[in-house]
Amino acid sequence: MGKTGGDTKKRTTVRVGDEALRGFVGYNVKRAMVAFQGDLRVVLEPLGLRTVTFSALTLVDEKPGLSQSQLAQALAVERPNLVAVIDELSGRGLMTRERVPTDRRTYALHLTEEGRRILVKATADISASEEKRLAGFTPAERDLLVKMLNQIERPARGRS
Amino acid sequence: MGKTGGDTKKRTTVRVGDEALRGFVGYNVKRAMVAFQGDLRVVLEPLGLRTVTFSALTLVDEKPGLSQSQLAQALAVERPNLVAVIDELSGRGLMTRERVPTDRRTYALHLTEEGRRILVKATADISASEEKRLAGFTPAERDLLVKMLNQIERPARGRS
DNA sequence: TATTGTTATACTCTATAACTATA
DNA sequence: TATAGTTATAGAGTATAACAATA
Repeated sequence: MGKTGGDTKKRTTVRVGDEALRGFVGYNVKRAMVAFQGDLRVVLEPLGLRTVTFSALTLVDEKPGLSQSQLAQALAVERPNLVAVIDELSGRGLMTRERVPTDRRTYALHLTEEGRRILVKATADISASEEKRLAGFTPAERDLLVKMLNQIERPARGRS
Repeated sequence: MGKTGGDTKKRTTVRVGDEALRGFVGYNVKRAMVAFQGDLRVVLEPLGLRTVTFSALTLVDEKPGLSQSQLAQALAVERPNLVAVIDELSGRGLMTRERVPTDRRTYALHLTEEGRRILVKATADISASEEKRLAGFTPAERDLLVKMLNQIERPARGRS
């Protein structure tokens, strides 16, 4: 019983680190992503939003009237997986599905007032969260980071 | 069909982009991560490896004899989820589980010769893949990128 | 009583085939 | 025939509870 007290823990287990993987740039990218992902979850959960529902709200707000197929493509998710997302958002009254008269197969997506309100709140909260996460960065460093990340997505076309 | 004005192509479906999300640094981090993830999948699949099995091989090679609990913690996965990983690797003869005499609850993990061989191959292939992905970066830029990513993980402690 | 490895389970995310209604 | 939205389903990845063996 004498193991309690101010001492942290019994810690017989030696802590093993991930240094062996840090040499891969992609691993460091992933770990940074996990950090942002955690922040995002914390911020969105009180609003009843997930990453994908927030992203959907953002894109529909940016391009009102777009179709589910267009939204799915922009979000890089398969169309079937978007159905539940739209169901959820329209079910909560944050988004509307309106039939398009010229092509009755498609639905035009729009935000409701409530949807726009919650999007504004979520956007502000996420920005504040990123601000904290990137507190050690100057604006120039932040821009450089984003530029590098974007360059990673479309690598320099090697000739030959 | 010619109901749309100004659009020369048949393209009734207007492509929608993700510009509205590019303002978030975390989004750009995620997209870069997805790019690396795709590269990794392409490289590891021919070797019959997944990200987690490759990572396990790497860490066991770095710290031979470590336990499953230690490995799970280093990989940031829950212990139950590691069982199938070790089963897979030991089943393929890439890793061994040896009982530890001093604590018969734990298994000491070691790579087999074949495990070490496939790890060397995988490591080389991943490095080559990253080399292509980062072809536009100077070594200094690469270092700066990693430094920034690491700084993101442990943000500057704001004095409240 | 606590810990290691394990089983069972569940929930999310993602991917594919096939159906319907419209075109 | 082709497309938009949908349904059903299956595979990963990830999380927790509980159990047997051992400490």
